[in-house]
Amino acid sequence: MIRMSKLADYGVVIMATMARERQPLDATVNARDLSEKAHIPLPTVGKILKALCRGGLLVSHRGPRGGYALARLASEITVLDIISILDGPVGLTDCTVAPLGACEMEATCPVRSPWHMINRRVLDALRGLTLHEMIDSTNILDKRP
Amino acid sequence: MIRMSKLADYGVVIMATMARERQPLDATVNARDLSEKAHIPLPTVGKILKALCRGGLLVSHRGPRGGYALARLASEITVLDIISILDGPVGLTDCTVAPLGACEMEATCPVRSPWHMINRRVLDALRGLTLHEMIDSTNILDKRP
DNA sequence: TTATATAGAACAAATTCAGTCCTATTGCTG
DNA sequence: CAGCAATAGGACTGAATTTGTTCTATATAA
Ligand code: FES
Ligand code: FES
Repeated sequence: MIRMSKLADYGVVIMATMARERQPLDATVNARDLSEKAHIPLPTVGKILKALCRGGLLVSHRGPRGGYALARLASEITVLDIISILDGPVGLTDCTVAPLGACEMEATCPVRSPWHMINRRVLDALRGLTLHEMIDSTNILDKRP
Repeated sequence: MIRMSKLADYGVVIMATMARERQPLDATVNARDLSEKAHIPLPTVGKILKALCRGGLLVSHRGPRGGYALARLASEITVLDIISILDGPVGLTDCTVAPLGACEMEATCPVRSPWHMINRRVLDALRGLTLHEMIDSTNILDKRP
């Protein structure tokens, strides 16, 4: 089906929502509010936020008035960062992700090199979009060479 | 995990193998031979070949001395063709594939437009590689602007 | 000290995928 | 014409992955 997981999908929405809501800098947002704003069930939001926090994209603050905040500027966070944390290494085939030598056909494989090229393009596309660009509606996103 | 299915993965390998083996034009290759050459179990190869045939990428020939042959020139078959047939429409998120109006958040969704851009890049990468380029080893595939 | 919010792991249900098998149909060949 | 070889198509099973929930522990503000 060539989809990323729903967790990663939600993760991107959540991060975008956070970036957009962060009017006063260092303001923390709690899981409950995010759940409402993003229309995603609370337990799921919690799970995703924890993972993103562990991955270093968010910083957390416990206790009353606690919550989460972006760990870096929105312009320093890419879509690839988010997906990698929630879904593991990005790659269209197992062989492009597996360590060298893991596949026994490596020497004679007719598709290894082409896949690496395609994979790099996909990675570039994901790395090329930052959270900041994503929420900046004045930016014409649909321009292309 | 953001992988395509193994079926699609195998499908690309099989098509590449077919294109490479087709020394005498219109020679048909049967499933058994392909299974051996590509190191993929016979029943699975059969399943994939049937699907590719239904998808219009191969033509089949039944009976003794039967088999499969490419329906078009290798330069007219792209990786996207193969994957679309075996895995359905390519898209990283459900919303980029779903018909307009299927998602209730469409109007206010912060990530819809960015995803469409990324998706188009992925599609371009897959459409930009033909079977012919894939098996032409003299072609330096790793060149990039 | 108490209420609030996250940390982290464990868990059950649902979905998807991989791989196999079986029967029908087509066409060659003796 | 009979028999064999190969694909067509679908059904089926077991495994793996994913989803979404729940529970307990820990930190912190008031
Ligand atoms: S299938 Fe593993 S290297 Fe090509
Ligand atoms: S989540 Fe459906 S349009 Fe954005």
